[in-house]
Formats: sequence, C-alpha cells, structure tokens
Amino acid sequence: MGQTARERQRERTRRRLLDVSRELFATEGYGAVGLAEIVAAAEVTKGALYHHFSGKADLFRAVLREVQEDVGRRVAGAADAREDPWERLTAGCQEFLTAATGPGIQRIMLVDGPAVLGWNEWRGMDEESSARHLGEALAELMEHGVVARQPVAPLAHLLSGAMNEAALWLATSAQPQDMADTRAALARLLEALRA
Amino acid sequence: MGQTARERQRERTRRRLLDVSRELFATEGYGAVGLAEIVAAAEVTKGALYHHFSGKADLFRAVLREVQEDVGRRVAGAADAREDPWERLTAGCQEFLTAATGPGIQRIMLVDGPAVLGWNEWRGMDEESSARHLGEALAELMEHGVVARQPVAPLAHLLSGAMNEAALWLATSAQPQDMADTRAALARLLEALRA
DNA sequence: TTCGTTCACATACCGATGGTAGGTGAGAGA
DNA sequence: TCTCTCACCTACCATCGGTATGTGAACGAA
Repeated sequence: MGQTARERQRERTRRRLLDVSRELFATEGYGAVGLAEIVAAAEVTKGALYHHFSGKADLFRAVLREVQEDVGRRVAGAADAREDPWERLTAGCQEFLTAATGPGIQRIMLVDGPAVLGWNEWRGMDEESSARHLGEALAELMEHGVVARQPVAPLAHLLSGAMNEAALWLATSAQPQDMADTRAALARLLEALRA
Repeated sequence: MGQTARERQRERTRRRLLDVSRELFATEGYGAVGLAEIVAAAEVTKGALYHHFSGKADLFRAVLREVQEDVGRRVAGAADAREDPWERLTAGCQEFLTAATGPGIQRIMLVDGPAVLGWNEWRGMDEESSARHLGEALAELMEHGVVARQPVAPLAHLLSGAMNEAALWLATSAQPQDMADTRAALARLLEALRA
C-alpha cells in the first residue's frame, strides 16, 4: 500500500461524500436533498465536493454507479453459483428481485436515476451493470435451444422492465405473500419462454 | 354554454398553461424547464400560474393527469372495440405500446412522473388511468378460465412494467423492426398466460 | 345605472439552492 | 530547505421556486 497521505485523505473524503449522498438520496430523494445537507453530513465543504465531482448530478451518477454495481454483483453471484444455463437465468432474475427490493436501492436506481441522468444514460449504465447479464443469459439459452430463437433485445427489455416495476411495487407492499406471489408469477413468465 | 366571461377567461388561461407546460416538460424535462419559461410561453405571469396551481409540482401533476387520460382513452378504446375478453387484453396491451411510444408521452408519464410526484402517487394515478384496465382484464380472463387463477396484482405489475420499459426503449430505437419484434415478444409472453 | 364586492390575474420581492472564483495551508519532490 | 502542487475552504453570485400585496375588470344587488 504505497499510497501517500494525500491519496489516503483524498479517498477518504470521496468515500464520505459517496456514502453520505447514497444514504440521503435513498431516503429523501435527489430533489429534496441539497448540497448543503450533504457536505454538512460528510463534514466537508462545498469546495471539497466540487473538487471531486463536477456537480450535483455528477455526484448522483457516481452514487448510482455504486448502487448498480452492488446489485449487479449480487445477480451475477447468484447466477454463477449454478451450472445449468436455465437455472442461471431464473436464479439471477429472482436474486434481482430480492436485491432491488432492499432499502436504499429503489429510489436511486429505479426512480431518480432515469429522471436525473435522462433515460438514455441511465439505460447505458443499467446495461453495463445488470441488464447485460440478462441479455447474455437469454442469448446463451437460445444458443442451446432452450429458448426459441428470437431477437434478444426486445425480450430483455420486457423482462427487465417487468422486474424493475415488480421490485418497486414489492417495496411498498408490506405483505410478505406478495413477494412469494410475484416470484411465482415471474417464474411462470420465464417458464413460458422454454421452447 | 351559460358560462360567464370570467369562466371563459379562466379556462383559457388554464388551458394555455397546461398546453405549454406539457410541451415543455415533454421536450426538456421537468427539471430543466423553469416557471419563467412556462409563463413566458403561455403569455401570462407567475401570478396567474399560482392562481391556478399550488406550485410547479402541482402543475406537473395536472399535465401528467391529462397525458395519462389520453393514453388511457386510447387503450380503453382499443379494448372496447373487441368482444372476446382475450382479444380485449391483447389489443389493449398492443395499443398501449403504440400510444406510450408516441412523442410527448414518455418523459412525462414514465420518466419524470415517478420522480417528481414519488412512486406511490404516480402508481395511484397510473392505476386510475390505464393499469386498472389491465387488472380488470386479467381478472375477467381468470373468471372465464382463460387464464389460470392466480393473484392479479403481481402479474399486472409485471406486465405493466414490461410494457413501460419496452415503450421507453422503442422511443429511442429508430429501427422499425424493433417495434414489430417487441410486439411479437409481448404477444408471446401474454400467450403463455393462457391456461 | 350605480356601487360595492369578488375574482383573475400582475408586480415586486424573498430565501434558498446550485454553482464559481480566488485564496490557503499542508504535503510531496528536489 | 525551498518550491510547487494539490486538496480543500471561504465568500460570493445568479437563478429559481415561492409569496405578499396591489389592481382593474367583471359580476350581482339595489
């Protein structure tokens, strides 16, 4: 760890800003939290914030990236634990439902993300983190003849949107039965893809 | 038509504000358009705006309501043109894809809506306008034994989210083939629901 | 027709917020 | 030790959403 004191301090400040922002953005929403609130909670000044990020939206972008990477890791982890391609798909989808339903994820990743950065950029980031896995899994299954050959992109978007909305709904619905029902309904939809 | 001059003027101002806002919100996005821009385009003052709406978010809410009603009308119209319950569902879903893909709809209804008003309120409004039709159609199909009996809400959310995301994607993708492919993929997913 | 009231706005103003410019002191390299 | 860089701070600005107060035309009652 030959990092200098400067580098350590720099990383520390950046981390505090990211952690604090993630917490605030998740609970209050992007629009409702001000930079003053962020820098106060992080115990730095606005100057430090603007030294690390080009603005409020850029800070949000960095936070969103970390959130998406967290979710993407969980999805990939669940998928990689299986050998059978079909199980990789279903396990990944179910894991996504669980991960995206957790607190501190939704508001940033599914609600404010598209609005703050624009749908196009959000889509690109989502693609890199988790949606890519979905497309690859579908393509592989078509390769193996498990799923009927068809354009991958439309199907991937349909499924991705279905899971996003379901996660948002599940987070507000307090009834545990809803999660089980949604899992079952999703499994049924996926099952329908098998040739 | 016994409306007084005052009522006519009032309605006229309100309409201009709604029309101008809808156009601006759709093209620039909620965050990027200021009240000054709106009132200038509508040729009124901020006083008039605040006389009709309680604030920027409230104005947006009114615009969103009109957008959703437009889409809801189209969906209901397509569904009501059919007799067979199954066809009512599929026709409604396909019409939604077309309507939501059109310009001036997406940004307001699918991107900024949840972020500005919060997902919960957005969900409620969406429910009233178009999602309700989906749930009712599904319930009716289960009643008739066309679709396997199961909890309606999870399935409705999955399908609703799938169509929303697909519409967003289709609007950016310039290739006409994508629309056809998406319609086909959606039809296949729906077909899987038949018992 | 008169006259007081209401209503649909207009004007002037305020606080807060995102963003910027210039400065400062500690740490790194020579 | 000297100099330069860099991480960060302070003071300030422009803009934006929101509000308090004013005003003239339209309406209803007499």
